[in-house]
Formats: sequence, structure tokens, C-alpha cells
Amino acid sequence: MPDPCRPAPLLRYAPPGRPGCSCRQPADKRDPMTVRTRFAPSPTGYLHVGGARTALFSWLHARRHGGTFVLRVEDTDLERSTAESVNAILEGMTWLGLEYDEGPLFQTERFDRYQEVIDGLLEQGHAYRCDCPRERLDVLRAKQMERKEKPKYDGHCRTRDIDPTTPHVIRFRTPIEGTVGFDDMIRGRVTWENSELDDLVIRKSDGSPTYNLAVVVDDLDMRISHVIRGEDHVSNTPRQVHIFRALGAHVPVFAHVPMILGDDGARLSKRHGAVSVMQYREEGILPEALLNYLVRLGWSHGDQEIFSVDEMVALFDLESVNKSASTFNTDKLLWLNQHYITQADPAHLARELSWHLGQLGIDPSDGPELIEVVRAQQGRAKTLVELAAISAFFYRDPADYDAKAAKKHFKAAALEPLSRAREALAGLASWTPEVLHALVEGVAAELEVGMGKIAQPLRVAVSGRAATPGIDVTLDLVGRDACLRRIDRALDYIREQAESAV
RNA sequence: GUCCCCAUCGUCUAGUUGGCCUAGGACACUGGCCUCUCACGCCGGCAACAGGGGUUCGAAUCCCCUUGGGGACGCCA
Repeated sequence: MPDPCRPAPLLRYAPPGRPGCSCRQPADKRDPMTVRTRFAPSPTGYLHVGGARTALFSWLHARRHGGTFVLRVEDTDLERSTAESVNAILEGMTWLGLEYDEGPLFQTERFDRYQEVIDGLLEQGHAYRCDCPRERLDVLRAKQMERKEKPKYDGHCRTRDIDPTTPHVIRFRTPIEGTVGFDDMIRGRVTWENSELDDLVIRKSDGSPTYNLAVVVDDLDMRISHVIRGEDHVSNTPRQVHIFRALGAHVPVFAHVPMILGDDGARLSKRHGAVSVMQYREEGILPEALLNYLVRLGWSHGDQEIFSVDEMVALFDLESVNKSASTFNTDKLLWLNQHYITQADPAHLARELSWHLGQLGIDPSDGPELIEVVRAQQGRAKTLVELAAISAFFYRDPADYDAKAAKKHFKAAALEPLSRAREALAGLASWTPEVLHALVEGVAAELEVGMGKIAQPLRVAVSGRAATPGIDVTLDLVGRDACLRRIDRALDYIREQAESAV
């Protein structure tokens, strides 16, 4: 019976700033049954939607079971890892609200530990040195491909005794016979013939560990109970299982989530447009909408479509995650986004919107109260970008008229209703939606026409567009001065049109 | 090419131990209602169990094959 407070030396893990022995940690963190999940991105780019969903599932699983969520940066590839990527990923996680309990931990800070493990593996004969030149490997691979075989290392150095002082890599000695397998929470039992595997490199010639070695050591040291990651990792798993066993360790539970595909059925990539999580923010997507969209991609709870984060935490379970890949569908994301914009607290939305208005060169402090504009417009836009665009007229005169709207509502016949309305507006004692509503109705009654005959020309005159909130609210927010000024301009425009038409 | 995985409307999916499925919901599309416009909302429509064999009284649900798709085959992660 191993003492949980005294893990074998190989399993030691010292998170930065914490005591090395888990004895000093709270009881729940010492319990081997405690759920511990991790998100382990490699910092070679931004956080994309696929990674974000994996992170979400991991986070959800930890939260659901009162466990711990660890963020680990897999930066063993010194060539490609960048600090900017680390920041971009952290920024994305923060924006989505996927807070981690431990980390970020960096693999580059644990090289000594990997070396220690590799030494042990070497000593016990689970690994060996290999100095096969690249050319040899290339030829080998080419020949195998030619023979229509799966390219694999042939174990050339298995029994050779390579001088440790000469350049070499270290390979893991994979069992030649038998099978390996693991139980996946999403896909069930998956097995391989060991003969399908080869002796993978676990330490590069520059001394750094490879991915397959580092993940195993980290997941072990960090006592990860559930490895939740993309399906593209299933084929790595049997190799990792072998390493876990060679280390005499228990393998964690695996859950490989299906891929997210682009519209063309291929794996999601940059060419599919906005796949960076932060780009969605710039395009005016609310984080709760993205989260809701992502959680429903591959997971479901009956027919429910709308999930607050609290509901996700309460209902999410890995067992009901789909096995098949799914296609990213922007339309549905937009639908959710509109839903969340409609539901959002106006004050909160106003803060979000002001940035987007700023992008249009508008200072929302100069004009109607932004929160009132939000109340009037909320629910009329699918994104914050769109919300800003349709709200700009509250803060500045329309630069031009929507062509179709002008053509339809700025006919000569609109002159009379518009001038009547202008007169009435100019003489108004008070300026409230109620009064304005009555005014428009009054003008319509006077001219014996429908309300639309008055409201539409007015709307286009004041906003430049065919669609705005109710005419009363619109006029109210635009304000008397701007309304009169814009109506005058519209009257001029209509007269000009009429003249040039003759 | 080899291995692994997957397969219900265009898309996301329900379909929990085979019968209640003449396959349900949502997005998109679409007809209508509401209406000062747009959006929302409401009512309706279109649209799927990849194909073929089995097993069974009975299969979208189980098995096999085919086909299709994805992933992996790196001193990348």
C-alpha cells in the first residue's frame, strides 16, 4: 500500500510556489480519487475554437466534480514556442472565464525532472540510445512507404551500445508482441497491436524531452485523473500507456473529444476564417454565447439549447459527449449571440458596446445615454459590431441614406408629411416617447394616412436607415435639434431628387 | 499506403437496456400572423436513419461487409 504522502521519487511534483510534498495540501487535493483535469496547449499560436472547447470540457468536468483544473503550457518545442502565444492563450482563457486553479505551469521549467525520468528508464532498460542519422531514417521511411507499409523505426539501435558522449537521441523500447489498449470515456475500448507501434524518441539530440515523454511525466506528477484532449491524440495514447507502465504508474482516465471541422469537412484551420477566440471578441461575440455554442458542439442534454455557465457545470458529463466530429456553424453561433445580447444587462452591454462604437470613431458620451440606446437597440443585432453600426446615427448625422430606403420613402409624396411633422415637432413643449408617439399619430390622422406614411420618411430622415427602434423612441433619443436638422436636410434632398427627375 | 476512429435533416443534435419513431428539437431556408420599419414572438412548411447483408416476432438502435469522412504514422505538440 503506497503512502500517498510519500510518492515514489519518480512521481515527485513540485508546483511553483508550493511545497513539494502533497502532505501540506488540503485533504481533498491529496485524495487520489479527486478529479484533476488539465488543459495543455502548446504555445505556437492563438487559442482557437477547438482548443477552447477542449479547455471548456476539461474545465467543466473539473468544476462539475469539485475538482481542480490545471493549465499547463507544453512548450518543449523550443523552436516554435513563443511568449506571445502564451499571452494570447491566457488572454483567451480569461475572456472566456475559464479560470484555472493551478498554473500556468511550463514544461521548460521541468527539464531536470524529465531528464531524471529518462535516466531511470535508461537504467531499467526501458529506453536506449540511438544515433541513427536522419538520412538512414529517411531512406527507411521511403522504402516502407514504397512497400505500402506504415513507416516505423526498425529498432536498429535496440541492441547497440552507443557512446553517451556522442550525439544521439533516446528511444523508448516498445514491447514487440502483444497488444495495448485503454478505455476511453467517450469512445470506449481502443486497442492496438504492439507491432503497429515503434520505438519513439523520448529525448531529442539537443537533450530536450519529446511531447510523449513530457505529457506522461507531467500528468503523473500533477496527478491528473482525467486526460481530456482532442481526438488527434488517440494514436499517441498507446505509446503513452506504455510509458506509464514502464514507470510503474497507474494510467489516468482518457477522454478524447471529437474534432471540430470547417465547412469543407476538413479540420478547422486558419483558412476557415475567425477561428481565434479573440477574433470572435473583436467581431462582437459575447463570451457566454461562444461558450454556449461550443458546449453544444459534441455534447447535448436532451433538446436543451440554451445553457448558462452554471447550468453547464451542473449538467455536463463526458459520457454524453458525441463520438463523431462536428462542423462549426457560424449561423448558430450568431443566433446564440443575439439571444445573449437580448438577455444581457443593459449596463453591461453598454460597456461592451462603447468599445465598438469607438471603433467607428464615435464617443458615446457625446449624445444620448448609451444605456438608453442599448435598451432601444438590444435584440436587433446579432453581434456587437452590428449593434454599434445600427446605433451610430444616435451620435452623428447619417452620412448618407440607405439607397433602398431613400428610394422608397423619399418620394415627392413624403414632402408634406415630413414638413407637417417638422412643424409639429418644432412646436412641441415636451420631448418624450409618449408625446412623440401621439404627435406622429396625430399627423397621420390629420393627413388621413396610415402611421407608416409618416413614420417611415421620418425614420429615414433621422437615421438614414430603414430600420430603427420604434419611431417614438428613435426621435426621443436623437433629440429635438438633431431631428429638426436632419428633417430639413431630408426635405432638401427630396426636393433635389424631384427636380433632377423632371 | 498502414493503423485507429466515426457515420440520423444542409448544420448542431434527440433517439439512454431494440418495439411508445408514420424519427423529435434547434440553426439556416421558407409560407403566414403581428406591425410605423427592423428585430423579437407566434403558427405552418421543406428536409435525415450512407448502401448491402444478417440476428430478431420486431432495428435508426445489435453483428458483418462496402462506401464515405476524419485522425495518426516527426528529434511537432
